[in-house]
Amino acid sequence: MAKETETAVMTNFIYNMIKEDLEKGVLGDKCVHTRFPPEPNGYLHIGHARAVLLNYRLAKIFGGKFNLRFDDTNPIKEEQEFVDSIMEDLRWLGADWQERLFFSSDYFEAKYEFALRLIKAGKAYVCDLDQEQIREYRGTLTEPGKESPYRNRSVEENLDLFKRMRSGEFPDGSRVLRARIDMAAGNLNMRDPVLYRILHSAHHRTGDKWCIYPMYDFDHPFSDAHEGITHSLCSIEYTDHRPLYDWIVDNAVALYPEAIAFRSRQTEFARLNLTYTVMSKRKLRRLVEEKYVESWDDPRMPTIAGMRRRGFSPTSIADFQERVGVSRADSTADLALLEHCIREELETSAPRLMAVLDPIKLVITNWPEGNTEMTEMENIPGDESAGTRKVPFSRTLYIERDDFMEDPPKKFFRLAPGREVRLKGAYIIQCEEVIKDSEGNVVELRCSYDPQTKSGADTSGKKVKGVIHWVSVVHAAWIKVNLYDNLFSIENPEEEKDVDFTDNINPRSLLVCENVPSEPAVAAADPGSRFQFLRKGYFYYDPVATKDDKLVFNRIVPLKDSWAKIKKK
RNA sequence: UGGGGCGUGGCCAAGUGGUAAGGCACGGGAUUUUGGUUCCCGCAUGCGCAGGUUCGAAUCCUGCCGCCCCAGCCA
Repeated sequence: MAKETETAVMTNFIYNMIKEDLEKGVLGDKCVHTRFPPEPNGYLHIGHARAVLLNYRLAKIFGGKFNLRFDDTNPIKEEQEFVDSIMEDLRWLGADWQERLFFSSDYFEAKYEFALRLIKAGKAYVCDLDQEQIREYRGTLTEPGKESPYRNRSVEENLDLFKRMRSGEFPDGSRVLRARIDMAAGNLNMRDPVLYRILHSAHHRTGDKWCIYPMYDFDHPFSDAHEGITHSLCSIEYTDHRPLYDWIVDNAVALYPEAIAFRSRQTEFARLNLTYTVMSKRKLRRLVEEKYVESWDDPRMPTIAGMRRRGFSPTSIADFQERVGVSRADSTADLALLEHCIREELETSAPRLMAVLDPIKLVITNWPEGNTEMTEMENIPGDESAGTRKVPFSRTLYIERDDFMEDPPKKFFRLAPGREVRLKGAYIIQCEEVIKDSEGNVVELRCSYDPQTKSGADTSGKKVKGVIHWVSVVHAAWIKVNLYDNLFSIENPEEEKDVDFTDNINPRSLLVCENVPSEPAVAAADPGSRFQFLRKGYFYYDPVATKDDKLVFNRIVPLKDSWAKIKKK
């Protein structure tokens, strides 16, 4: 399957565009070169995975290169912690930047030189307007802006002031360097955008070396062109910035050619949203800070770290991205597709195990007390190479509470008074007695088994429709299980305008089963591995949550359940 | 009321003038010692709307409608 995603035909507009560029020879002797440019100020989420994988896979498919470059131009917001978590997430996703790990701050000196050259060319000036004045001068969406009174300073004065900005002579906010473009432009980004601001703040990499820092619009195109990025892919909200991107690159090529490896071009694609969750950084932060979830890597979070702990595999995420595709239209992918991807992968790769999430005791009255029989079960049905395991069967078992109904509807195939059902891998049993407590709750089922019906050696000729899983009481290994469900109870929590998004949080997004009996083989499981708990779903042995000898399993996704659909009708 | 972007079935998405791919979801059936899997079958006379060009339009033209983004010294 992993192989399939490697070779699958990509049919999105960016792939087509690059193919065309290659055919036309637009890249000259350059190979395709992409990059993922995160700001290290937060955790990556599934939406970022689209950008990561798109850039990485495009480079890979075309035999090109992929850089990881941190856009660290704002020392106030950025931290090493996020650099580390982002690299961990990328490695986990399989996006390999090889030796090309860069930081935008690596090129601060070159960018300063470029700024000097812009000034000398009369294309940038130091502006003394304060923040509020700059806003006023910018005009509005419908009215043009007006030119700054500092716009026509001499080159000498600009040079002098800019150098003194760098040397730390001026306080934060007192001056900025701006591009000299067009205050009447319909596109606000072109109304003399700020290129540099004064920030007396230590940077996570350059320390106190700088007290002026470039803005994204100046920094990003230059860094791309400097690194020789051929295709600069970004999300759709940057479309308005493209003319400015081109302005910077064109000027860099003209004024500072020795620093430029390629005339980079920007292409935008739509961000990815997912149903039943939120993606905005602000909302995710609130979920953590207001304790709706436990942490950034809570398995209910759409963060890469959260999905990793939930148990999703990198393959399933890549497959999901591939199937969703990429376009320029706003889109919200269906969670069901992601779930399909992980189920498809695990169907053929996850060993089966039995665990009873909501146990009820069942006694086989005609089975000798103290007698244990080892039944042999396939690890992965249909895959002999996955082998078999022995599961102890005895007189007293646990079965799932909802695998029994005292007064069942006709389509119910499981256990009920007088009815027969097969215990998976073992015998067919018949329910003969229902024992209740004083409040009328069913506490125990007494059944008889048919010795003729041993699994694999059935001579009875009996046919039963129901097959249920079970765990032998005395042999049970006790584990903790987290049953996760959607974090939000509505499809598009991000779209609800009139209520706070937290009002739509699903109160049952986590159901903890503290003591779940499971077959003994569970104890031999490797942390970080994935299983199917028979008939219940796919589970991940959470190495983070597991403490001491109490194993913790997270439900990645339940199995499809057509009985649940029938029940609803 | 300025600039930009986008509208193909429930959700994505191919398609770039020759008569609507594919996936997920959904419905039906077969197989099944997981009500899982697998396998069949079905699912847009229609491409935001209205005109026009053309033998022929989702694709070209015109007009309209709807949704999204932009007024950080954030990225």
